[in-house]
Amino acid sequence: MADAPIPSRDPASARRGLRAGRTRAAILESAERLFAERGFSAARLEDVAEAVGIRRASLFYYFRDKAELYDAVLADVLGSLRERLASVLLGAGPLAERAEAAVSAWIDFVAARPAFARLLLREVADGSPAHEPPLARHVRPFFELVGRVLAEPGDPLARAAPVDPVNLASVIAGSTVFFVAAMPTLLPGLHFDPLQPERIEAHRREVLGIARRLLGSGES
Amino acid sequence: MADAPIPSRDPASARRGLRAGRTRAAILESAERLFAERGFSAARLEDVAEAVGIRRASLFYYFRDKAELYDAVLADVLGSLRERLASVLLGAGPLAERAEAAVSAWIDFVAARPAFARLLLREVADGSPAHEPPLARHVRPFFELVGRVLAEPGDPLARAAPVDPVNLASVIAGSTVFFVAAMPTLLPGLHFDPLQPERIEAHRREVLGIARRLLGSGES
DNA sequence: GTCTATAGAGAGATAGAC
DNA sequence: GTCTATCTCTCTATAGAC
Repeated sequence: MADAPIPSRDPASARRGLRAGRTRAAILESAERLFAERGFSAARLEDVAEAVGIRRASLFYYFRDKAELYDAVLADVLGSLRERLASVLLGAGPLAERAEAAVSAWIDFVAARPAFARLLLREVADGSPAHEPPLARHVRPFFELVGRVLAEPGDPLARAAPVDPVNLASVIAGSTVFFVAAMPTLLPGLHFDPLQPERIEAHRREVLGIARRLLGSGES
Repeated sequence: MADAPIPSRDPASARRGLRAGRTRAAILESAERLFAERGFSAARLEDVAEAVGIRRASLFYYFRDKAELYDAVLADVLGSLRERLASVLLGAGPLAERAEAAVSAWIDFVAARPAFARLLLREVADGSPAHEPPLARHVRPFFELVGRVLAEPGDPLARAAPVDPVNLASVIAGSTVFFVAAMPTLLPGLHFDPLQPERIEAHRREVLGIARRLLGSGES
């Protein structure tokens, strides 16, 4: 995993000492990778601690229990994503352009932080209408954001396209996440790397085409 | 889960008594649901046994251990899928029509057996190029099947479309699986049911459009 | 803040009766 | 074939020293 270091966005970290803040960030980084690779149950706190270079018991100084650590990981990565998409969607310019920029930003985000793709796959698989997964809490504001943008008055696109934002988001999210996470898994022999620039660009073209059709803004 | 009962396709079941065969099939059915809902680690054999109406220890009469049970579940569902797709892809008629029929059959399969969607999401998330997941073993023959069909001589489509079968399959599989599994999870409030006929048909139209474009057989 | 030591629960797997 | 009883191991979480 060649991800850039993940800066802690927890506002409370300012109150903590510098060293403690670093340890906390390191725990989050390792935990993100391990939860993504193995899932919540199979990921062992022992391995998280070892990756950070501390003992297992020390983790409980920063997080009350495993579940709280997992929630923190999810909040961290989903917060980054929402921030990114919000700045693109709420910017200036025609809605159609902003929508495409958001799709592009989404793809870049997943490509830059591939552990997120696996986390998302697992969250989706874990959820059920009965037992609402933590993910749902984080996704709601995102859908509201998309809905707000699609409902913007005065834009031709908003009036012309009776888009179901749910449908739109799910197709885009699903194809990208699956593309990034499934290929190395399903084709262990081919050394297929979906993160290669050409692969990513081909995927981007494809997804943008889908988005344009769903948004009703023409075929090309 | 309102799936139809899953008939055991294990050829060895003919050698077993009728009652034992039924128990084995019931175990596979419950295990499929629980592995799908909770994943390999979090799914408890206790719950599988309870769903079947037997005791945990009795499971080990049919399967040596948890891993073997999981493998059997995967073999069962992936075997059904491959059978289905093979009969469509290897049939008569122009390649373009068979390809579309296969996409349609894929969507019907996932819709009829939604637990499979979650199993697939988890398998993808579990895998890594290093530790090849069981899924890869089952998927290989499927890719070979697709490759064989795409390489058929004499068909105009086969010559006109330099399709990467990997890319094609991943986009189709990813969007469908995500569509079916993610929506009830991500929108617990809306009571969104992706298996509703209209929803499925909308998804089918969309995916067929994607497939046509990837196969180079026109925009509509 | 980080450690060692340990408690305690959960779940997979086995032994052997019926 | 299915059961009860039990073993064993793994992993989370706590207690308390430094």
